[in-house]
Amino acid sequence: MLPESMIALAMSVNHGTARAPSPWRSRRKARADRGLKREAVIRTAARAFNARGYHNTSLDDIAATLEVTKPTLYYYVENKEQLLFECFCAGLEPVRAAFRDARASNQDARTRLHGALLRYAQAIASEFGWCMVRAEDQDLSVAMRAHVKALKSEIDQDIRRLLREGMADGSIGACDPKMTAFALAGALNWIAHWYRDNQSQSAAQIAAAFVALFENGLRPRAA
Amino acid sequence: MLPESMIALAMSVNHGTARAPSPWRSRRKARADRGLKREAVIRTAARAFNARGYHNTSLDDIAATLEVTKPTLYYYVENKEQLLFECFCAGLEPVRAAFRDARASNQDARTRLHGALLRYAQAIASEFGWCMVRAEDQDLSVAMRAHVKALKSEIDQDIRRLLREGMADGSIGACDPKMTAFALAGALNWIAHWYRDNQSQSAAQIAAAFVALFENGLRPRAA
Amino acid sequence: MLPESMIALAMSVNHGTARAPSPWRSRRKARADRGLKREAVIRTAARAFNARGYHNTSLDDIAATLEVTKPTLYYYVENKEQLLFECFCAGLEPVRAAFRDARASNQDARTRLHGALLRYAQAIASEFGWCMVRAEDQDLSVAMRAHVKALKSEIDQDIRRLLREGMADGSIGACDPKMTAFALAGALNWIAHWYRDNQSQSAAQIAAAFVALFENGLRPRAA
Amino acid sequence: MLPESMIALAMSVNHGTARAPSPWRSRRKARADRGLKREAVIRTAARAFNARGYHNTSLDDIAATLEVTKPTLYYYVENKEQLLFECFCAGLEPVRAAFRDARASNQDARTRLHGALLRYAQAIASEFGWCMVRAEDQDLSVAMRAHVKALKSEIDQDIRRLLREGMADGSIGACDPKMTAFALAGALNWIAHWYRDNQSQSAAQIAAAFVALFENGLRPRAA
DNA sequence: TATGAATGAGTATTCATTCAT
DNA sequence: GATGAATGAATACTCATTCAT
Repeated sequence: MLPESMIALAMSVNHGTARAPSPWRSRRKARADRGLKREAVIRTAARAFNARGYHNTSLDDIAATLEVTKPTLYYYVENKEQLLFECFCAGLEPVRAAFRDARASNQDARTRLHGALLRYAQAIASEFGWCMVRAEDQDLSVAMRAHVKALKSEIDQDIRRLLREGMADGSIGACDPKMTAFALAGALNWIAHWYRDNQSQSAAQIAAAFVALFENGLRPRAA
Repeated sequence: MLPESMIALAMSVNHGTARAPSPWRSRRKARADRGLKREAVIRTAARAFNARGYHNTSLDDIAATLEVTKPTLYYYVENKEQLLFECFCAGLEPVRAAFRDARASNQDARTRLHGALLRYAQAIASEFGWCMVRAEDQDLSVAMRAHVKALKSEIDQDIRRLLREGMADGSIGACDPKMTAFALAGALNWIAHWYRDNQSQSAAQIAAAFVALFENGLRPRAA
Repeated sequence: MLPESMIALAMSVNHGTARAPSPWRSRRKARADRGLKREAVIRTAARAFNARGYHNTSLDDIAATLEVTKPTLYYYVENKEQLLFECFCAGLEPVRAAFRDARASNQDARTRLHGALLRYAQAIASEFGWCMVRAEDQDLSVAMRAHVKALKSEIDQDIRRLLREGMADGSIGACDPKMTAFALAGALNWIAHWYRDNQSQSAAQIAAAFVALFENGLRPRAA
Repeated sequence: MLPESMIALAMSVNHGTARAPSPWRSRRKARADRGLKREAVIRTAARAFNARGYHNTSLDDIAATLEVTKPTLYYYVENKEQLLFECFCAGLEPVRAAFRDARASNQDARTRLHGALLRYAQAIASEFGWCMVRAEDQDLSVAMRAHVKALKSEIDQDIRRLLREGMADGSIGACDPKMTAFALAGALNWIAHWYRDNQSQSAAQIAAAFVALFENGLRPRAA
C-alpha cells in the first residue's frame, strides 16, 4: 500500500540541517541507484515544504537545491502532489511501525501507549513532520486525499484501541476514547509547528514531558 | 493594536454553515454600513479559507460568494494577506478576552485556566478557527508575521502564567510550564483540523472532555 | 480653439515647488470660482505628470494632493486624457503668444526669432513643460492627437517662417528651414528632460546660452 | 557592464519596417540559437515601444508579434522593465563606440565631435531610438534608473570633453560646454520624436544638416 | 458640488507540466 | 537520464470611469 522506497527513506531520518548531498554531483561515480536519487528528491522536497510551505515551494526551488533541472524531478515523481504524498508516507511509516510493535507487545496498555507516543513524537519532530501534519488535505486530489485520510485514521484507531484496552486492563482511567485520542494526537502533532532542530530539548525529552502530562494530569496527585 | 471592527465581528461568531446573507443583494435596503460589509467580506473569506485553504481560495472565489466583483474587495481590505490577518484577529479576540477575564478573577488558578481553555476551544471551533491555527506563517509578509507571532505569544504566556500560579497556589501539580502550555494549546488547536459544524458534540462538550483529560490524566485516580 | 481658462492659467505659471494651495480647503471662504478650482486641478495634474509621468500618476494621486475625492475631478475635467491635454494647452499658450508678438514686430527676423525662442525656452522650463514635450502622443485618442499635432505644427511653421524671412532680409545665413527648425525646437524641448527648479541657472539664462550657440555656431568667428 | 548580446544586436540595426521574421515559426529549422531568439525578443519589444509607447505595449502584444506565448518571453528576459533596459543598451552601444573612436582619433576636436555626432544621430534614428530617448526614467526601478543615468551621463561627459578640447585646440569657439552639450544632445535626441523610416531624408542627411547648423550658426558668415 | 461605492477591463507575473531531443 | 524550450491556466492587483445620492 505504501510506496516502495518509503521504508528505507523513513529509516534514515535525518534531523540535521545540513544540505542533503546531491547524488547527481558525481555523475560518473557509480550508477547511483535510481532509488537513492528518488530518496534525495523526496527528502529535499520535505525540507523545502517544511521551511517554506507547500505552496510557497516551487519545483524549481527543489530542483535548484538538487542542482538538477525541473523536468528531471518528473523522472522520479509523477506530480508535485505525489511528492507531498511521498513525504507524508515517509514520515508516517515509523509511526505505523511503532503501533505495530505496540500491538505485538504484551505489557499493559498504558505502557504500550506510552511507548508508541514517544516514537510518534519523534516522527513529528523529524524533517517529515510538516508534511504529515501541516500539509493541507486541500492540496491533494480526491483520490490521494482519501488515501491519506485512511492512513491517518488507522493511527487514530490504533490510539483508541490502546485506550480501550487500557480501560479494560485497568491501566487507564475512564475516558472518552475518541476525544482523548484527538487530544493526544493534537498535542503531539502540534510539535511540528514549533519544534526546530536547534531546540534545547530533544524530541525524546519533549515527548517524555508530554506523556507525563497525559498520564498524571494537571491536578496534583495525592502522593 | 487590533483592527477596529474586530470585536463586533468576533462577538457574532456564527457556527452554522448557512451562506452568509449578502448585504449587496438588496441594494436599497438600508444604508448598509460600510462596517457591516467589511465584516461580511472577512467572514466570507474565513469560511472560504476554512473550506479550501488560503492558497486554494482566490479573491474571485470570495467575491463570487458575496456576489460582488473582485475590486470591490479591495475597497474593504488592502490585500489578500490582510484579509487573512483580519480573520486571524477576529478569531483571536475572544481568546484574549477569556484570558483577560482569567486574570481578573480571584478563583484558584486551575479553575481560571479551566475556564479560559473552555473559551479557547470554542474559538478554535468557530469559523475563524482555521485562520488562527492552520494558516501558515509563511504566507504572511515579514511585518505581519511578526505581528501575528506577538499575538500568539501573548496567549502562550498567559497559559504559562496560569500554570505557574497554579503550582504556587497548590491547585496544579508540578509540571514544566512551557511544555505543558504547548501540549494544552496543541491539543486544543488541533480541533480546527477535525471539528465540523455538524459534529455530534458541541464545541463546549469537546472542550469539557479535553479539560477533563488535562486535569486528571490517563492514569486512574485513587477514588 | 483652446480651452477657456487656459490663458489665465498660463499667465500665472509658477516655477516654485510649493504645493499649490487647495481651494477646497477653506470651504466656506467665498464661492470660489469653478474656474479657480479647475485651474488647481490642471496645475496639480501637471506637477504630478512632471514628477512621475502620465502613466505612473493615478487620478487618485491627483485627487489626494488636492484633498478631494476622485469623482470630483470629473466635475472639472472629462477625462484623464483631457487633463493631459489641458496641461499641454496651458503650457503652449505663452509660446503661441510669443510667436504672435514676433509676427507683429518689425525688427529683423533673426532678432524676432531670438525673442520668440527665449520665451519658448521659458515655457518649456515651466511646470507645464513635461506635458508639452514629453507627454506621448500615444496616450491620446485619435481626435486629440490630431488636435495636439496641429498646435505643435503651428509652432513649427512659425519657426520656419521666421527662418525664411531671415534668409530673405539677410539676417540669417542659408539653411534648410525644416531641419533647422527641428534642431532648434529639439534643443529647446530637451530642456524639459533635465531642467529642475533648483537649477543654478534660470530658464532665461539657459535660453540665452542656447540662442547664442544657434546664432554663432561652434566654429570660431573671425573677430 | 552592458549585457552580453548587446553588441551583436546593435550592429545589425534594421531600419526597415518589415516585421522581423519569427525564429519560432520554423521550429525544426536549425537549432536557432537562444541568443538569436533573445535578440528577436528585444528587437520586437523595441519596435512595439517605439510604435505605441512602453505603457501601451503589453507583453501579450510582444508575444503575439513573435507568435509565442507570454511566458516564453520570461524565458529570455526577467522583466518588462529589463526588456526596456535591454533595448536601451542595444541602442546606446553604437553611440559609445562612436565616442570611443573619437577619443582614439588624432584629428582636431571639432572634426572628431562632428564624426561622433553623425553616428549619434544615426543611432537615435534606429529602431532603438525611442527606448534611448523617450522612455521615461520613471518607469524603471531605482536600481536600473541609476544604471541608465550613469550610461547617459557618460555620453554627456564625452561631448563636453570634446568641446573643451576644441576650445583648447582652437577648432571650437568659446562656449559653455555644459549648455552646449545639452543643446547638441537635445537637438539630436529630438530626432526620435519625428523621424520615421519613410522619411525623405536619411538619418545621415539629417545628421549632416544638424551638424552644419551647429558649426556655422544662424548668423551669416562673412564669406 | 462632492462623494461613497462599485465595476470592467486590463496586465505582469508565476508555475506545474509536457515533449522532442 | 536529463534538459532546453515552451505553454496554459491561474491570479493578485490597479485604475479610469460611472452613478445614485
